[in-house]
Amino acid sequence: MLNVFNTLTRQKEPFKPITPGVVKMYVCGPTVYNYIHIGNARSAIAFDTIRRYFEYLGYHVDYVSNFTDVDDKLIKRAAADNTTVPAIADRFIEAFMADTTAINIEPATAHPRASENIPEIIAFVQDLITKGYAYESAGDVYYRARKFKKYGQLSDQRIDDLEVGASQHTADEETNRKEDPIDFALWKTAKPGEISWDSPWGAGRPGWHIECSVMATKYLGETIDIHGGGQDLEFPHHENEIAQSEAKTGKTFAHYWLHNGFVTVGDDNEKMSKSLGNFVTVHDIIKQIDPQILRFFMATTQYRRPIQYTQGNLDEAANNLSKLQNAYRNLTFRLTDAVAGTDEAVMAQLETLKMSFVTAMNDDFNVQNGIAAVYELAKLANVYAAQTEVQAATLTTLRDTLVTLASVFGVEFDEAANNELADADIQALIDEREAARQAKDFAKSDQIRDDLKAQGIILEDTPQGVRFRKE
RNA sequence: GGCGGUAUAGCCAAGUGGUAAGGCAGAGGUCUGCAAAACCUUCAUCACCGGUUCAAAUCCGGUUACCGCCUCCA
Repeated sequence: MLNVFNTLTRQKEPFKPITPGVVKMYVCGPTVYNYIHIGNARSAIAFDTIRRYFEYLGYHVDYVSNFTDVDDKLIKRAAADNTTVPAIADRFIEAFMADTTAINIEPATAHPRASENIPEIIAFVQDLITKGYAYESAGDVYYRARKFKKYGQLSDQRIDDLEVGASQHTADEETNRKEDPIDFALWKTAKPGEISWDSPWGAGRPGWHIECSVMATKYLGETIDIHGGGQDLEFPHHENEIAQSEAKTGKTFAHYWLHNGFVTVGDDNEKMSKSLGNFVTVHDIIKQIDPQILRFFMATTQYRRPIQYTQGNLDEAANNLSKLQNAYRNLTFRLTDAVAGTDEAVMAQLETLKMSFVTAMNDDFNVQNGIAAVYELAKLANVYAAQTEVQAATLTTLRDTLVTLASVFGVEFDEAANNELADADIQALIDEREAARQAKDFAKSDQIRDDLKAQGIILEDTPQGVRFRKE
Protein backbone atom coordinates (compact mmCIF):
# COMPACT_ATOMS: atom_id res chain seq x y z
CA MET A 1 0.00 0.00 0.00
CA LEU A 2 1.31 3.37 -1.01
CA ASN A 3 1.27 6.02 1.67
CA VAL A 4 1.64 9.71 0.90
CA PHE A 5 2.19 12.64 3.22
CA ASN A 6 -0.85 14.88 2.92
CA THR A 7 -0.21 18.50 3.84
CA LEU A 8 -3.91 18.81 4.59
CA THR A 9 -3.69 16.40 7.51
CA ARG A 10 0.05 16.64 8.20
CA GLN A 11 0.39 12.89 8.13
CA LYS A 12 0.97 9.96 5.85
CA GLU A 13 -2.23 8.46 4.47
CA PRO A 14 -2.94 5.43 2.29
CA PHE A 15 -3.35 6.54 -1.30
CA LYS A 16 -6.81 5.70 -2.61
CA PRO A 17 -7.53 6.96 -6.13
CA ILE A 18 -10.93 8.26 -7.10
CA THR A 19 -10.97 5.91 -10.06
CA PRO A 20 -9.16 2.61 -9.55
CA GLY A 21 -5.97 2.47 -11.56
CA VAL A 22 -6.00 6.16 -12.43
CA VAL A 23 -4.24 9.10 -10.80
CA LYS A 24 -5.42 12.60 -11.56
CA MET A 25 -2.73 15.04 -10.56
CA TYR A 26 -2.26 18.73 -11.03
CA VAL A 27 1.06 20.41 -10.40
CA CYS A 28 1.45 24.17 -10.37
CA GLY A 29 3.72 25.21 -13.19
CA PRO A 30 5.87 28.29 -13.59
CA THR A 31 5.05 31.87 -14.35
CA VAL A 32 6.79 32.17 -17.67
CA TYR A 33 8.60 35.48 -17.48
CA ASN A 34 12.13 34.04 -17.32
CA TYR A 35 14.08 30.82 -17.67
CA ILE A 36 13.21 28.35 -14.96
CA HIS A 37 15.73 28.12 -12.14
CA ILE A 38 16.82 24.93 -10.49
CA GLY A 39 14.22 25.42 -7.77
CA ASN A 40 11.52 25.20 -10.41
CA ALA A 41 13.38 22.24 -11.83
CA ARG A 42 13.35 20.57 -8.44
CA SER A 43 9.59 20.78 -8.29
CA ALA A 44 9.21 19.46 -11.81
CA ILE A 45 11.64 16.62 -11.07
CA ALA A 46 10.00 15.74 -7.76
CA PHE A 47 6.57 15.37 -9.28
CA ASP A 48 7.88 13.72 -12.42
CA THR A 49 9.52 11.12 -10.21
CA ILE A 50 6.28 10.65 -8.29
CA ARG A 51 4.42 10.31 -11.55
CA ARG A 52 6.91 7.76 -12.84
CA TYR A 53 6.54 5.72 -9.68
CA PHE A 54 2.77 5.66 -10.08
CA GLU A 55 3.33 4.46 -13.62
CA TYR A 56 5.77 1.84 -12.36
CA LEU A 57 2.96 0.60 -10.11
CA GLY A 58 0.73 0.34 -13.15
CA TYR A 59 -1.39 3.46 -12.73
CA HIS A 60 -2.48 5.57 -15.61
CA VAL A 61 -1.55 9.13 -14.67
CA ASP A 62 -3.41 12.17 -15.94
CA TYR A 63 -0.83 14.84 -15.22
CA VAL A 64 -1.76 18.45 -15.79
CA SER A 65 0.66 21.31 -15.24
CA ASN A 66 -0.12 24.88 -16.14
CA PHE A 67 1.71 27.86 -17.48
CA THR A 68 0.83 31.16 -15.84
CA ASP A 69 1.30 33.41 -18.83
CA VAL A 70 -0.51 36.57 -17.72
CA ASP A 71 0.56 38.51 -14.66
CA ASP A 72 2.43 41.57 -13.42
CA LYS A 73 5.87 40.11 -13.97
CA LEU A 74 5.15 39.20 -17.56
CA ILE A 75 3.76 42.65 -18.17
CA LYS A 76 6.88 44.18 -16.67
CA ARG A 77 9.20 41.94 -18.63
CA ALA A 78 7.37 42.63 -21.87
CA ALA A 79 7.66 46.37 -21.28
CA ALA A 80 11.36 46.06 -20.44
CA ASP A 81 12.04 44.01 -23.57
CA ASN A 82 9.83 46.27 -25.65
CA THR A 83 7.66 43.38 -26.74
CA THR A 84 4.29 41.83 -25.91
CA VAL A 85 3.17 39.58 -23.08
CA PRO A 86 2.32 36.69 -25.44
CA ALA A 87 5.74 36.97 -27.04
CA ILE A 88 7.43 36.73 -23.65
CA ALA A 89 5.21 33.80 -22.71
CA ASP A 90 5.89 31.94 -25.94
CA ARG A 91 9.58 32.45 -25.60
CA PHE A 92 9.84 31.11 -22.06
CA ILE A 93 7.36 28.29 -22.56
CA GLU A 94 9.55 27.10 -25.39
CA ALA A 95 12.57 27.40 -23.10
CA PHE A 96 10.71 25.53 -20.36
CA MET A 97 10.00 22.63 -22.69
CA ALA A 98 13.62 22.53 -23.84
CA ASP A 99 14.98 22.65 -20.29
CA THR A 100 12.61 20.05 -18.88
CA THR A 101 13.22 17.75 -21.82
CA ALA A 102 16.95 18.01 -21.16
CA ILE A 103 16.46 16.83 -17.59
CA ASN A 104 14.22 14.03 -18.81
CA ILE A 105 10.87 15.17 -17.49
CA GLU A 106 7.93 13.53 -19.19
CA PRO A 107 5.61 16.03 -20.86
CA ALA A 108 2.38 16.56 -18.96
CA THR A 109 -0.83 15.10 -20.31
CA ALA A 110 -1.86 18.72 -20.75
CA HIS A 111 0.04 22.00 -20.38
CA PRO A 112 -2.79 24.54 -20.35
CA ARG A 113 -2.13 28.26 -20.40
CA ALA A 114 -4.07 30.79 -18.39
CA SER A 115 -4.51 33.03 -21.42
CA GLU A 116 -6.22 30.23 -23.30
CA ASN A 117 -8.83 29.75 -20.59
CA ILE A 118 -10.12 33.27 -20.10
CA PRO A 119 -13.81 32.54 -20.84
CA GLU A 120 -13.73 29.70 -18.30
CA ILE A 121 -12.01 31.95 -15.77
CA ILE A 122 -14.62 34.69 -16.22
CA ALA A 123 -17.46 32.20 -15.85
CA PHE A 124 -15.81 30.77 -12.73
CA VAL A 125 -15.45 34.21 -11.15
CA GLN A 126 -18.99 35.12 -12.05
CA ASP A 127 -20.23 31.98 -10.36
CA LEU A 128 -18.33 32.92 -7.21
CA ILE A 129 -19.95 36.35 -7.24
CA THR A 130 -23.37 34.77 -7.68
CA LYS A 131 -22.71 32.49 -4.74
CA GLY A 132 -21.67 35.43 -2.60
CA TYR A 133 -18.03 34.45 -2.27
CA ALA A 134 -16.73 37.29 -4.40
CA TYR A 135 -17.41 40.94 -5.03
CA GLU A 136 -16.50 43.52 -7.61
CA SER A 137 -14.68 46.66 -6.51
CA ALA A 138 -13.57 49.37 -8.94
CA GLY A 139 -13.16 46.88 -11.78
CA ASP A 140 -11.34 44.34 -9.61
CA VAL A 141 -13.00 41.23 -8.25
CA TYR A 142 -12.00 39.92 -4.83
CA TYR A 143 -12.65 36.71 -2.95
CA ARG A 144 -14.25 37.02 0.50
CA ALA A 145 -11.82 34.82 2.37
CA ARG A 146 -13.63 34.92 5.70
CA LYS A 147 -16.79 33.60 4.13
CA PHE A 148 -15.05 30.34 3.29
CA LYS A 149 -15.18 28.54 6.64
CA LYS A 150 -12.21 26.28 6.02
CA TYR A 151 -9.93 29.12 4.98
CA GLY A 152 -6.52 28.46 6.51
CA GLN A 153 -7.03 24.75 6.88
CA LEU A 154 -4.28 23.68 4.50
CA SER A 155 -1.59 25.90 5.96
CA ASP A 156 -2.92 25.56 9.49
CA GLN A 157 -3.45 29.30 9.81
CA ARG A 158 -6.22 31.15 11.52
CA ILE A 159 -7.12 34.27 9.65
CA ASP A 160 -6.82 36.42 12.76
CA ASP A 161 -3.27 35.22 13.35
CA LEU A 162 -2.11 36.13 9.91
CA GLU A 163 0.11 39.12 10.08
CA VAL A 164 -1.03 41.31 7.27
CA GLY A 165 1.86 42.54 5.19
CA ALA A 166 4.45 40.34 6.89
CA SER A 167 5.90 39.41 3.54
CA GLN A 168 6.05 43.10 2.63
CA HIS A 169 4.56 42.50 -0.75
CA THR A 170 1.11 43.96 -0.33
CA ALA A 171 0.12 46.83 -2.53
CA ASP A 172 -1.62 49.69 -0.80
CA GLU A 173 -3.92 50.68 -3.64
CA GLU A 174 -5.14 47.12 -3.81
CA THR A 175 -5.71 46.86 -0.07
CA ASN A 176 -7.90 49.94 -0.21
CA ARG A 177 -10.29 48.27 -2.60
CA LYS A 178 -10.78 45.22 -0.42
CA GLU A 179 -13.44 44.67 2.19
CA ASP A 180 -10.86 42.82 4.23
CA PRO A 181 -7.06 42.74 3.84
CA ILE A 182 -7.14 38.95 3.69
CA ASP A 183 -9.28 38.99 0.54
CA PHE A 184 -7.44 38.17 -2.66
CA ALA A 185 -7.89 39.17 -6.30
CA LEU A 186 -9.76 36.99 -8.76
CA TRP A 187 -9.77 39.59 -11.50
CA LYS A 188 -7.67 42.71 -11.92
CA THR A 189 -8.73 45.72 -13.90
CA ALA A 190 -6.31 46.68 -16.63
CA LYS A 191 -4.18 49.76 -16.42
CA PRO A 192 -3.86 51.74 -19.66
CA GLY A 193 -1.89 49.85 -22.25
CA GLU A 194 -1.87 46.57 -20.35
CA ILE A 195 -2.91 43.29 -21.91
CA SER A 196 -6.57 42.69 -21.13
CA TRP A 197 -9.72 40.81 -21.94
CA ASP A 198 -13.30 42.09 -21.84
CA SER A 199 -15.30 40.97 -18.86
CA PRO A 200 -18.51 41.87 -17.03
CA TRP A 201 -16.30 44.05 -14.81
CA GLY A 202 -14.54 45.82 -17.65
CA ALA A 203 -11.25 45.14 -19.36
CA GLY A 204 -8.86 43.20 -17.16
CA ARG A 205 -7.00 39.98 -16.52
CA PRO A 206 -7.13 37.06 -14.10
CA GLY A 207 -5.66 37.23 -10.61
CA TRP A 208 -2.90 34.84 -9.73
CA HIS A 209 -4.73 31.93 -8.10
CA ILE A 210 -7.85 31.58 -10.18
CA GLU A 211 -6.28 30.01 -13.26
CA CYS A 212 -5.20 26.93 -11.35
CA SER A 213 -8.69 26.33 -9.97
CA VAL A 214 -10.17 26.76 -13.39
CA MET A 215 -7.71 24.61 -15.28
CA ALA A 216 -7.51 21.84 -12.69
CA THR A 217 -11.27 21.43 -12.63
CA LYS A 218 -11.58 21.84 -16.39
CA TYR A 219 -8.94 19.29 -17.34
CA LEU A 220 -9.21 16.83 -14.45
CA GLY A 221 -12.62 17.31 -12.87
CA GLU A 222 -14.07 18.97 -9.80
CA THR A 223 -12.27 16.59 -7.49
CA ILE A 224 -8.74 15.43 -8.22
CA ASP A 225 -6.46 12.96 -6.49
CA ILE A 226 -3.25 14.90 -6.05
CA HIS A 227 -2.41 18.56 -6.16
CA GLY A 228 1.25 19.41 -5.97
CA GLY A 229 3.63 22.32 -5.89
CA GLY A 230 6.41 23.92 -3.92
CA GLN A 231 6.12 24.52 -0.20
CA ASP A 232 5.98 28.23 -0.80
CA LEU A 233 2.69 27.75 -2.62
CA GLU A 234 0.99 26.25 0.41
CA PHE A 235 -0.05 29.69 1.55
CA PRO A 236 -1.61 31.58 0.02
CA HIS A 237 -1.75 30.02 -3.43
CA HIS A 238 -3.08 26.59 -2.61
CA GLU A 239 -5.18 27.86 0.25
CA ASN A 240 -6.84 30.19 -2.21
CA GLU A 241 -7.28 27.49 -4.81
CA ILE A 242 -9.16 25.41 -2.27
CA ALA A 243 -11.31 28.36 -1.29
CA GLN A 244 -12.18 29.19 -4.90
CA SER A 245 -12.78 25.66 -6.08
CA GLU A 246 -14.73 24.35 -3.12
CA ALA A 247 -16.87 27.46 -2.83
CA LYS A 248 -17.84 26.99 -6.45
CA THR A 249 -18.34 23.23 -6.65
CA GLY A 250 -19.26 22.40 -3.07
CA LYS A 251 -16.95 19.41 -3.42
CA THR A 252 -13.53 18.50 -2.10
CA PHE A 253 -11.02 19.97 -4.53
CA ALA A 254 -8.07 17.61 -4.02
CA HIS A 255 -7.70 14.58 -1.78
CA TYR A 256 -3.95 14.77 -1.34
CA TRP A 257 -1.82 17.91 -1.21
CA LEU A 258 1.86 17.28 -1.81
CA HIS A 259 4.53 19.94 -1.38
CA ASN A 260 8.15 19.69 -2.38
CA GLY A 261 10.98 21.21 -0.35
CA PHE A 262 13.25 23.98 -1.52
CA VAL A 263 16.60 24.16 -3.15
CA THR A 264 18.99 26.06 -0.95
CA VAL A 265 22.27 27.68 -1.86
CA GLY A 266 25.26 29.11 -0.08
CA ASP A 267 26.72 28.49 3.35
CA ASP A 268 23.58 29.54 5.19
CA ASN A 269 21.33 27.29 3.10
CA GLU A 270 19.27 30.18 1.94
CA LYS A 271 16.26 29.41 -0.21
CA MET A 272 16.87 29.92 -3.87
CA SER A 273 14.25 32.12 -5.45
CA LYS A 274 13.73 34.55 -8.22
CA SER A 275 12.95 37.37 -5.83
CA LEU A 276 16.15 36.86 -3.84
CA GLY A 277 18.10 36.89 -7.07
CA ASN A 278 20.30 34.02 -5.94
CA PHE A 279 19.12 31.63 -8.58
CA VAL A 280 20.78 29.50 -11.20
CA THR A 281 18.77 28.86 -14.33
CA VAL A 282 18.55 25.42 -15.86
CA HIS A 283 19.19 27.06 -19.20
CA ASP A 284 22.64 28.14 -17.98
CA ILE A 285 23.61 25.25 -15.77
CA ILE A 286 23.07 22.51 -18.34
CA LYS A 287 25.66 24.15 -20.51
CA GLN A 288 28.16 23.37 -17.78
CA ILE A 289 27.02 20.07 -16.36
CA ASP A 290 25.39 16.98 -17.80
CA PRO A 291 21.62 17.48 -17.42
CA GLN A 292 21.34 13.82 -16.43
CA ILE A 293 23.47 14.54 -13.38
CA LEU A 294 21.26 17.42 -12.32
CA ARG A 295 18.25 15.19 -12.81
CA PHE A 296 19.74 12.31 -10.86
CA PHE A 297 20.91 14.59 -8.06
CA MET A 298 17.46 16.01 -7.50
CA ALA A 299 15.47 12.85 -8.14
CA THR A 300 17.39 10.96 -5.47
CA THR A 301 16.50 13.38 -2.71
CA GLN A 302 13.11 12.77 -1.12
CA TYR A 303 10.70 15.36 -2.45
CA ARG A 304 9.88 16.95 0.91
CA ARG A 305 13.47 17.44 2.00
CA PRO A 306 15.50 20.50 1.15
CA ILE A 307 18.24 20.13 -1.45
CA GLN A 308 21.56 21.82 -0.91
CA TYR A 309 22.79 22.85 -4.29
CA THR A 310 26.55 22.51 -4.01
CA GLN A 311 29.33 21.35 -6.28
CA GLY A 312 30.20 18.59 -3.84
CA ASN A 313 26.69 17.18 -3.91
CA LEU A 314 26.61 17.33 -7.68
CA ASP A 315 29.92 15.48 -7.86
CA GLU A 316 28.59 12.80 -5.59
CA ALA A 317 25.51 12.41 -7.78
CA ALA A 318 27.74 12.14 -10.83
CA ASN A 319 29.73 9.34 -9.20
CA ASN A 320 26.60 7.47 -8.22
CA LEU A 321 25.12 7.85 -11.64
CA SER A 322 28.22 6.45 -13.31
CA LYS A 323 28.07 3.55 -10.90
CA LEU A 324 24.70 2.63 -12.36
CA GLN A 325 25.86 3.24 -15.89
CA ASN A 326 28.91 1.03 -15.33
CA ALA A 327 26.72 -1.79 -14.06
CA TYR A 328 24.67 -1.47 -17.22
CA ARG A 329 27.83 -1.59 -19.33
CA ASN A 330 29.18 -4.55 -17.44
CA LEU A 331 26.00 -6.51 -18.08
CA THR A 332 25.80 -5.51 -21.71
CA PHE A 333 29.43 -6.37 -22.37
CA ARG A 334 29.02 -9.96 -21.20
CA LEU A 335 26.06 -10.63 -23.47
CA THR A 336 28.58 -11.29 -26.23
CA ASP A 337 29.93 -14.44 -24.58
CA ALA A 338 26.92 -15.54 -22.53
CA VAL A 339 25.53 -19.05 -22.63
CA ALA A 340 21.90 -20.15 -22.41
CA GLY A 341 20.08 -20.53 -19.11
CA THR A 342 18.89 -18.66 -16.06
CA ASP A 343 20.39 -18.48 -12.60
CA GLU A 344 17.51 -19.04 -10.21
CA ALA A 345 19.44 -17.87 -7.18
CA VAL A 346 20.15 -14.53 -8.83
CA MET A 347 16.54 -14.23 -9.94
CA ALA A 348 15.40 -14.79 -6.36
CA GLN A 349 17.72 -12.05 -5.11
CA LEU A 350 16.40 -9.80 -7.81
CA GLU A 351 12.83 -10.32 -6.63
CA THR A 352 13.87 -9.46 -3.08
CA LEU A 353 15.47 -6.25 -4.29
CA LYS A 354 12.40 -5.27 -6.24
CA MET A 355 10.33 -5.76 -3.12
CA SER A 356 12.72 -3.57 -1.14
CA PHE A 357 12.40 -0.94 -3.80
CA VAL A 358 8.61 -0.96 -3.72
CA THR A 359 8.47 -1.03 0.07
CA ALA A 360 10.74 2.00 0.19
CA MET A 361 8.92 3.98 -2.47
CA ASN A 362 5.54 3.13 -1.01
CA ASP A 363 6.56 5.05 2.09
CA ASP A 364 5.87 8.52 0.76
CA PHE A 365 8.29 8.06 -2.13
CA ASN A 366 11.30 7.33 0.03
CA VAL A 367 13.78 7.59 -2.79
CA GLN A 368 16.80 7.31 -0.50
CA ASN A 369 15.86 3.77 0.39
CA GLY A 370 14.60 3.17 -3.12
CA ILE A 371 17.90 4.11 -4.72
CA ALA A 372 19.73 2.04 -2.11
CA ALA A 373 17.91 -0.99 -3.54
CA VAL A 374 19.06 0.02 -7.01
CA TYR A 375 22.67 0.25 -5.80
CA GLU A 376 22.33 -3.24 -4.40
CA LEU A 377 21.00 -4.35 -7.75
CA ALA A 378 24.04 -2.79 -9.42
CA LYS A 379 26.31 -4.71 -7.09
CA LEU A 380 24.45 -7.95 -7.76
CA ALA A 381 24.81 -7.24 -11.47
CA ASN A 382 28.52 -6.46 -11.24
CA VAL A 383 29.26 -9.58 -9.24
CA TYR A 384 27.31 -11.71 -11.67
CA ALA A 385 28.85 -10.09 -14.75
CA ALA A 386 32.32 -10.82 -13.36
CA GLN A 387 31.74 -14.58 -13.30
CA THR A 388 33.66 -16.68 -15.79
CA GLU A 389 30.50 -18.15 -17.25
CA VAL A 390 27.35 -16.06 -17.53
CA GLN A 391 23.88 -16.76 -18.86
CA ALA A 392 22.18 -14.49 -21.34
CA ALA A 393 18.73 -14.60 -19.75
CA THR A 394 20.16 -13.76 -16.34
CA LEU A 395 22.08 -10.83 -17.78
CA THR A 396 19.11 -9.44 -19.67
CA THR A 397 16.78 -9.81 -16.70
CA LEU A 398 19.27 -8.01 -14.47
CA ARG A 399 19.67 -5.32 -17.07
CA ASP A 400 15.96 -4.92 -17.74
CA THR A 401 15.30 -4.58 -14.04
CA LEU A 402 18.08 -2.03 -13.66
CA VAL A 403 16.67 -0.03 -16.55
CA THR A 404 13.12 -0.18 -15.18
CA LEU A 405 13.98 0.80 -11.61
CA ALA A 406 16.43 3.50 -12.62
CA SER A 407 13.91 4.99 -15.03
CA VAL A 408 11.72 5.93 -12.07
CA PHE A 409 14.47 8.39 -11.20
CA GLY A 410 14.69 9.52 -14.79
CA VAL A 411 17.95 7.69 -15.49
CA GLU A 412 18.46 6.57 -19.05
CA PHE A 413 21.24 4.33 -20.22
CA ASP A 414 22.96 5.41 -23.35
CA GLU A 415 23.60 2.47 -25.64
CA ALA A 416 25.78 4.59 -27.88
CA ALA A 417 28.13 5.50 -25.07
CA ASN A 418 29.03 1.87 -24.57
CA ASN A 419 29.65 1.52 -27.63
CA GLU A 420 30.13 -0.29 -30.88
CA LEU A 421 31.94 2.73 -32.32
CA ALA A 422 32.09 2.00 -36.00
CA ASP A 423 35.11 4.24 -36.31
CA ALA A 424 37.69 2.38 -38.35
CA ASP A 425 40.58 4.58 -37.24
CA ILE A 426 39.91 4.00 -33.59
CA GLN A 427 39.42 0.28 -34.11
CA ALA A 428 42.73 0.17 -35.95
CA LEU A 429 44.46 1.81 -32.98
CA ILE A 430 42.85 -0.64 -30.60
CA ASP A 431 44.04 -3.54 -32.74
CA GLU A 432 47.50 -2.05 -32.92
CA ARG A 433 47.58 -1.73 -29.15
CA GLU A 434 46.47 -5.33 -28.73
CA ALA A 435 49.29 -6.46 -30.96
CA ALA A 436 51.75 -4.41 -28.94
CA ARG A 437 50.42 -5.89 -25.71
CA GLN A 438 50.79 -9.40 -27.06
CA ALA A 439 54.38 -8.53 -27.93
CA LYS A 440 54.78 -7.07 -24.42
CA ASP A 441 55.60 -3.71 -25.89
CA PHE A 442 53.85 -1.91 -23.06
CA ALA A 443 55.41 1.45 -23.77
CA LYS A 444 53.69 1.47 -27.12
CA SER A 445 50.39 0.04 -25.90
CA ASP A 446 50.21 2.54 -23.06
CA GLN A 447 50.98 5.35 -25.46
CA ILE A 448 48.05 4.34 -27.66
CA ARG A 449 45.80 4.10 -24.64
CA ASP A 450 46.85 7.57 -23.51
CA ASP A 451 46.29 8.97 -26.98
CA LEU A 452 42.79 7.56 -27.10
CA LYS A 453 42.06 8.88 -23.64
CA ALA A 454 43.01 12.32 -24.89
CA GLN A 455 40.26 11.85 -27.47
CA GLY A 456 37.81 10.87 -24.76
CA ILE A 457 37.98 7.13 -25.39
CA ILE A 458 38.66 5.00 -22.32
CA LEU A 459 40.01 1.53 -22.95
CA GLU A 460 39.41 -1.26 -20.49
CA ASP A 461 41.09 -4.65 -20.65
CA THR A 462 38.90 -7.46 -19.39
CA PRO A 463 39.25 -11.25 -19.32
CA GLN A 464 36.84 -11.24 -22.26
CA GLY A 465 38.92 -8.80 -24.27
CA VAL A 466 39.33 -5.08 -24.59
CA ARG A 467 36.35 -2.78 -24.43
CA PHE A 468 35.98 0.96 -24.60
CA ARG A 469 33.70 3.78 -23.63
CA LYS A 470 33.44 7.48 -24.04
CA GLU A 471 34.58 9.53 -21.12
C1' G B 1 3.66 37.47 17.01
C1' G B 2 1.15 32.88 14.34
C1' C B 3 2.29 28.34 11.59
C1' G B 4 5.75 24.72 9.79
C1' G B 5 10.50 22.25 8.86
C1' U B 6 15.55 20.63 10.04
C1' A B 7 19.78 18.90 13.49
C1' U B 8 22.83 11.15 12.62
C1' A B 9 30.55 9.78 10.43
C1' G B 10 34.82 14.35 6.26
C1' C B 11 30.23 14.75 2.91
C1' C B 12 25.05 13.00 1.23
C1' A B 13 21.76 10.12 3.98
C1' A B 14 18.30 5.68 6.04
C1' G B 15 16.45 4.50 10.57
C1' U B 16 9.59 6.23 15.51
C1' G B 17 11.70 1.40 21.60
C1' G B 18 15.85 -3.60 21.05
C1' U B 19 21.28 -2.22 20.54
C1' A B 20 23.47 2.80 14.04
C1' A B 21 21.02 0.79 6.01
C1' G B 22 23.17 2.58 1.63
C1' G B 23 26.26 5.89 -1.16
C1' C B 24 30.49 9.47 -1.95
C1' A B 25 35.33 10.56 -0.30
C1' G B 26 39.56 8.18 2.53
C1' A B 27 42.63 3.73 3.99
C1' G B 28 44.10 -1.41 3.03
C1' G B 29 43.53 -5.57 -0.29
C1' U B 30 42.04 -8.80 -4.79
C1' C B 31 42.13 -8.67 -10.16
C1' U B 32 45.56 -6.21 -14.12
C1' G B 33 52.07 -6.01 -17.41
C1' C B 34 50.31 -1.17 -15.59
C1' A B 35 45.61 0.89 -15.70
C1' A B 36 40.26 1.09 -16.03
C1' A B 37 35.90 -1.23 -14.33
C1' A B 38 34.53 -4.40 -10.49
C1' C B 39 34.76 -6.93 -5.89
C1' C B 40 36.38 -7.59 -0.58
C1' U B 41 37.83 -5.31 4.16
C1' U B 42 37.89 -0.91 7.06
C1' C B 43 35.68 4.02 8.88
C1' A B 44 29.86 7.05 13.90
C1' U B 45 26.78 6.03 19.62
C1' C B 46 22.98 9.88 16.64
C1' A B 47 22.98 19.10 18.49
C1' C B 48 22.77 19.80 24.08
C1' C B 49 20.45 18.94 29.17
C1' G B 50 17.06 16.15 32.06
C1' G B 51 13.29 12.25 32.40
C1' U B 52 10.46 7.44 31.31
C1' U B 53 12.05 2.26 30.32
C1' C B 54 15.22 -3.98 31.35
C1' A B 55 16.34 -1.28 26.74
C1' A B 56 16.00 5.44 23.25
C1' A B 57 18.92 8.24 17.56
C1' U B 58 13.89 6.64 18.23
C1' C B 59 8.97 8.38 23.71
C1' C B 60 8.28 12.87 27.27
C1' G B 61 10.04 17.82 29.12
C1' G B 62 13.46 21.66 28.34
C1' U B 63 17.64 24.23 25.68
C1' U B 64 20.41 25.76 21.44
C1' A B 65 21.27 26.53 16.21
C1' C B 66 19.67 26.89 11.25
C1' C B 67 15.75 27.23 7.40
C1' G B 68 10.86 28.40 5.38
C1' C B 69 5.59 30.49 5.03
C1' C B 70 2.25 34.62 6.91
C1' U B 71 -1.02 37.42 -0.15
C1' C B 72 6.17 38.01 -5.85
C1' C B 73 8.05 32.88 -5.30
C1' A B 74 8.65 25.66 -7.06
